[in-house]
Order: sequence, then C-alpha cells, then structure tokens
Amino acid sequence: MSLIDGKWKGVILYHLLEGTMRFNEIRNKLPSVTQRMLTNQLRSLETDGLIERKVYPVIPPKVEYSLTERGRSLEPVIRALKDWGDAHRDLWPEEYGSQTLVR
Amino acid sequence: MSLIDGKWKGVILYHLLEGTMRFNEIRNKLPSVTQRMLTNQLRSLETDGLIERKVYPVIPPKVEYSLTERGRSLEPVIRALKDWGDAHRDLWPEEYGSQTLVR
DNA sequence: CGGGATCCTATATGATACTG
DNA sequence: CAGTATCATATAGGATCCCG
Repeated sequence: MSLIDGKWKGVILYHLLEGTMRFNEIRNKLPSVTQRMLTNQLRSLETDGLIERKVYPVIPPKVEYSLTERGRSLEPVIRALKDWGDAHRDLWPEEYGSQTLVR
Repeated sequence: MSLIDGKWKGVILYHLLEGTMRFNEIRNKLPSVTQRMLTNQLRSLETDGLIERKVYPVIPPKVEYSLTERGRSLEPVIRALKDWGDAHRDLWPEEYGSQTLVR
C-alpha cells in the first residue's frame, strides 16, 4: 500500500500505462496537482523503483517518465482500482462521504 | 484511493473477506496496530459504507464487523493488491526503500 | 471487551515565489 | 520546461490512561 499511497500516485501510474510521458504532459492530466506535489510523487515512485526518470540535457529541459518493469507489474492492481472507480463513480460522494480520519 | 488509504484498511478488508470478525479477532491479525488506530480505521470504513458494525448489547461487549456489499465489491482490488504483495515480498525492502515523502 | 479522551509527533499536502 | 526553496496547515498515526 505504501507504494501507491499518496494523493496522485495511482493516477500517475495509470496514465503511464499508456506509455512514456513528459512532466507537463502528466501535469495536464492532473488538473489540480501542484508542481511541488507532482515532483514529490514522481520522486517517490522513482525511489520505489516503479518509474524511470530520463533527463535530456537540452534547453529547455526535457524529462521523460516511464514505468519500470516493476511498475508495470502493478498493472493488475491499477486496472482493478480504475475499474472499481468507474463502476462506483455514480454512487459517490452522495451516499458515502470520504472520511477525514482521526480525532 | 481515499477509501482504502490508511495504514491498515487494506489488511482489514482482506481479512474480512474471510467472513465476520470481532474487534479483537481483527486486532490479533494486526500485531502492531494500536486500539485507537484500529477503531479509527474501522469507523472510517464504516462511514464509507464498506463494512458494517454490529453491536450486541451484552456484557462484556461484543461487536462484529463484516463487509457490506459495497465492501465486497472491492474484492478484486484487494486480491490484486494481495497477489502483488505476495509476488514481490522478497524484493523488498532491500532493493527499494519505502519512501517518506516531502521535504 | 471494545472502546473513548487527551496529548504528542511525523508526515502529507498546499501556496507562493524563484530559477537555469 | 521542469523543477527548488520556503513557509504554512491539515491530517495520520502513536502513546497512554480511563471506562461501563
């Protein structure tokens, strides 16, 4: 769980299933993510060996992100999550409120 | 993701796939969870409509937890996570360190 | 037995400004 | 374009004690 925890990791991995993407490409798929958070989540995924970060030494910068083999092995998990989300999108959040834990 | 986020929710749901369980039964499956956290996670799952909490008005107290239909619909997700964990248990955490995000 | 109350720390996330 | 740096808040999680 800790590997895909984080507000954006799941969605990032999902989009990367489609293929390699550049930083701003990913960003455009995640309307409300801040630059800092996207960077953080990407770094975390990289550290955990799920994605690869490829930097092209050009100006302006160009950085590509892609799934590693380990990352791709998560595909069944990501798909299962996506499928569930699609199937239950309409039942939420009316009936059930997403919880803010603790206290 | 927000529904199964939380340090213990995934494992709790997994164990509940086996059937109804009492509070301390669940607790015994989660060696290092504190009472407060277990209660919190269970309450959160309940609020999100994934589990049902059944209180028997007896002394000493008896409380049973079970999956709702909505909770059971998550079975493919839970199984996928479990399968991945089983398959990759041996590759961790030597090669990849679980990240502590930010800063 | 299955909690609740209180206090505390660590961490995730956000806003904003700056940069090679 | 793809970040860093800094500051701030919110929330998760833990420790401990009490209770009918």
